Amino acid sequence: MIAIGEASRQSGVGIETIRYYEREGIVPKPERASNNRRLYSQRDVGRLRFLKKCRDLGFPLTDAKTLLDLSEGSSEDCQTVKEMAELHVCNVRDKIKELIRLEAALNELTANCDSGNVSCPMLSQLRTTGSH
Amino acid sequence: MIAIGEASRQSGVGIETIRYYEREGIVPKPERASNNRRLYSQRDVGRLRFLKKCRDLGFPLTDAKTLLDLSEGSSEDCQTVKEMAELHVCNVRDKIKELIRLEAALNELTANCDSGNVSCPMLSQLRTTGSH
DNA sequence: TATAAATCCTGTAGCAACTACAGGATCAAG
DNA sequence: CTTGATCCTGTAGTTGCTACAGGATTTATA
Repeated sequence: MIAIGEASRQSGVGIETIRYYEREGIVPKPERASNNRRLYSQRDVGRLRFLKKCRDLGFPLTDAKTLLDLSEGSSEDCQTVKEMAELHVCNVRDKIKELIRLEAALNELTANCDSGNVSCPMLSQLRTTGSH
Repeated sequence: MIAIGEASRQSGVGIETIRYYEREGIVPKPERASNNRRLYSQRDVGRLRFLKKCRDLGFPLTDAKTLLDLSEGSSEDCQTVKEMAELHVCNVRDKIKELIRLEAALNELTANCDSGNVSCPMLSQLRTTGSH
């Protein structure tokens, strides 16, 4: 059994974040030593690592918890997992599209922007009354 | 001079958001009618529209304010505008890259995920001890 | 004219997912 | 025995809104 600092190091999840996950019921409350300090098992660390990977993949925390629960449950509902992941992939794809659109719009706006202009073409454009 | 609801309609910025911008000092405090209700001029509406466009382009609110101030200032610092926009474009591009990476990782994870599996390959992968 | 519905006001709290203290207790090393 | 590291609880801040609660006016309808 290890202290929270070591669990943080081994999992890559920050100390404050670990306590936050505990408060939010994302992970079970850990054991406590006689001095009231939290004690984590390797299984606890595994949970934190699992959550970290989910978050790194961009899953919302609630999804991460669901995946963790599925992972620990008796029957792994592969179908549910796949559905969640695919919905998430759709969101990611939408975000990508939106950002590409944004990038193009920004490039267009700054295209004629050069030092030496009396008035800035980008600001002019932003001031125009036309909506998107 | 128009009321806040009409200013919201004309600018596309929500009523609560307008009041929020006022609290945060993003836009100047508007005039008040004798009954204490806010009164907006067309110039005020113009400011709100400007802010809306900046936000739609993904600029952080502080950047939006800076751009608005530049737009209203005596000398339009085209160079500053361009630098802000280019920094923002860089951030957008980074986000796009990151999301594309994410999408690939998610697709890989779910590739072998099919109903009928005893254990879910994606969950197995998420449980492995290897770090990124 | 009475009343209902719309609009406005202030002030506060909630969202996501942390992060950063403050203020104190305890522990390990030299 | 003191210094510094680590831990504890509890609260507030971050970003950019959004959603009330509880009340005052205003406008439209019967």
